[in-house]
Amino acid sequence: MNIYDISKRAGVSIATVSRVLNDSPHVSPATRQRVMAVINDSGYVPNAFARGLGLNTMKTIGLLCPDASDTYQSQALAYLENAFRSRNYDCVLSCTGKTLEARTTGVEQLKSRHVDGMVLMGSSFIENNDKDNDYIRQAAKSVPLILLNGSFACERVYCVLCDDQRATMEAAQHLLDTGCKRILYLYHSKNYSGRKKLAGYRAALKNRGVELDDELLCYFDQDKMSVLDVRDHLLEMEKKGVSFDAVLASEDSLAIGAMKYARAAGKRIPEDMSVVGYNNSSFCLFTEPELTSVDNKLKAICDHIVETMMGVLEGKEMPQKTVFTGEVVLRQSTRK
Amino acid sequence: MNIYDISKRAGVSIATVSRVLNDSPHVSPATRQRVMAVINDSGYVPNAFARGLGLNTMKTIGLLCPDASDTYQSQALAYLENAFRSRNYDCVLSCTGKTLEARTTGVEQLKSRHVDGMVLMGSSFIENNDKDNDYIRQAAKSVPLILLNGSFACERVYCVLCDDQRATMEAAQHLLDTGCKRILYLYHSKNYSGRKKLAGYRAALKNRGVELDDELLCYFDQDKMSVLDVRDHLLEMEKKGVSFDAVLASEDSLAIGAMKYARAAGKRIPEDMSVVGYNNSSFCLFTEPELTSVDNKLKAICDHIVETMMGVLEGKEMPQKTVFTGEVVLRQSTRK
DNA sequence: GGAAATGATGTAATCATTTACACGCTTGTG
DNA sequence: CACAAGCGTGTAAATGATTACATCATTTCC
Repeated sequence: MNIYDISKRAGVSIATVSRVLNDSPHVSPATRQRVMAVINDSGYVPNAFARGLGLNTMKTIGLLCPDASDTYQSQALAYLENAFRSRNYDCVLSCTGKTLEARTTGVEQLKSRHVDGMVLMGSSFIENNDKDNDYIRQAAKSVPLILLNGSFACERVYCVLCDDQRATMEAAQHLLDTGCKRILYLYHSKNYSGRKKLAGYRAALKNRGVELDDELLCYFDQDKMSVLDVRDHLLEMEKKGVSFDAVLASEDSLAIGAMKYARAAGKRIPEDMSVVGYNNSSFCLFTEPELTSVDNKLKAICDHIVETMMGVLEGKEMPQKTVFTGEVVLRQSTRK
Repeated sequence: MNIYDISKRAGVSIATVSRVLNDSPHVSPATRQRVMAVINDSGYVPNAFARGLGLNTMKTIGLLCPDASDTYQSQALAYLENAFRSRNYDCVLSCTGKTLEARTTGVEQLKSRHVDGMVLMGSSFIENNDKDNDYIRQAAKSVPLILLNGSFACERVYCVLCDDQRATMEAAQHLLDTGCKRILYLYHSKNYSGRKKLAGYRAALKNRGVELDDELLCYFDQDKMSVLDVRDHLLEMEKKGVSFDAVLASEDSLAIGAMKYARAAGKRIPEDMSVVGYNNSSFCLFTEPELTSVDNKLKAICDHIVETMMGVLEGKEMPQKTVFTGEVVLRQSTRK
């Protein structure tokens, strides 16, 4: 069942059927109705590949993320998918994992699929060694790219992000301003956004005249950052004699690990120790006490990404970089 | 840059280029090498739409889920996407929400995209009123469908699921066998899987000779089931004089709501009240005490879905329904 | 040495659309 | 009344691959 069958049944040419299908104004109402009737009762569905060939697009956006099961990324996926869908674009998912090689092939695959645009989630797509970013420059030549929470200057690459440095700084300052003296900083990423957050932590100390103690910087490897890993690591630190009265984490799950530690070590939150997370995930409400966390405006970022993509695809001039301001959401794990 | 350009540059016909691209054995090594060289230094990428038109497939699977931000569904998405990708299939995502209409159009859209197969996540895709399932029967005519945790008898519809009834029964029996007398049952779904779980709860009571008290069946509406909603609802029940010494939930987040309630009501877990969740989500470890939960073998289910899909696409005969057995993972929220 | 088999390559049909262009008919205008 | 404009429609040329079939050269076998 193809457009030719329909045209025969309706007694018109295939061009006319095509016009009806594409809502062209150059069809008389009577003809349109007749063709529509035939289409409806034949159950005909236009062939998407032929259409794609003719129009050179199948209205598809590629969504790349390291791990779709991660709370933050899956939230972003949901936002993006919905917004793109409402604009009649479908999304192809590519969960590439963390290795450079996998990301590169992920991007290549989507390119060979002729997607109209790509969204790269998380600054881990940008390598610290600039030479490794060639795959992005390469891809950007044939397709517009938007980075979620990443920063990269290149033609046809757009960036939408949260000012993680400022948000982290405010979180740390809030801890200092509520009487905390020694803030343990838990982080898990050394890429763009990870560096910005760390810089925010440092800036806060500087602003409040507190000296940085390197002992308080606590890095966790991607595959060694479960709540239990964190708990155990902090217990270890305590044993070693490192003292702290607050924890600031670059991600909520790390903060929850810190809360686990507090329970194990018999410390009360926030009386003996304050805790602040990052991302303001849904499970900030799961814990007891509820977790103070940084809302980094994911919804707004996603909405703006979709806007930007649509603009670019329509050939409009769009801002290369848009920055949103995060916000510390105060809950029970920090003092007043 | 198309196949014709390549053929000219390499001094061969387009058929030969196509053969090289498709790893056909009917090409001499010398020619293959020459063509590959041209392809590599021209940066040529075959046009996916033309290819799709010729082969009548773009190796794409449609993944439908109500909400990609849900922990369970995003976990499934990640498993499925990875397994399909490793078999050279891309996944198109469609988060349809909960209304029948949205699901119907979601399925239609993917059908019109000519996906090779579709995976429908969650039994909420199956309506209790059978007439509303016509959209599934319709879609199954043109594309193989696999239901994750759903059950539906229809040609070209395959089902892969966990025996939720049995798993729930075992969870409830464990509660009864460890001294609990009155188990509050929290649930949020009345579709297939929801009914099975409830039946499991009932069966457990029957097996242990405990009479069912309807007061202990506690339903939560989809948009009124946050941890705080649950906590408040249980506080309310306590005020009304409903007594219980255990909570069995049809989903982990409901169980966490019950733990919130325990904290608010000053009850100790598991001494005063046991709690069991369902899905064995990653955040079962986040809570204090850690949450006993039912592992419903999502990974195995997803792997089997992908196997089944591949078999079907290769024209093999595949089992219509495969059932896995869940397992109660004992942690600290239940007694020994 | 000639028939047959094999192997590499090219020719051209096919896939199902979109769309530029052409054509004829009606209507409006000077 | 002639001519232009516009509208509805059809014809046919793209779009860029795959692949059945034909062709030609080479080897194999009797």
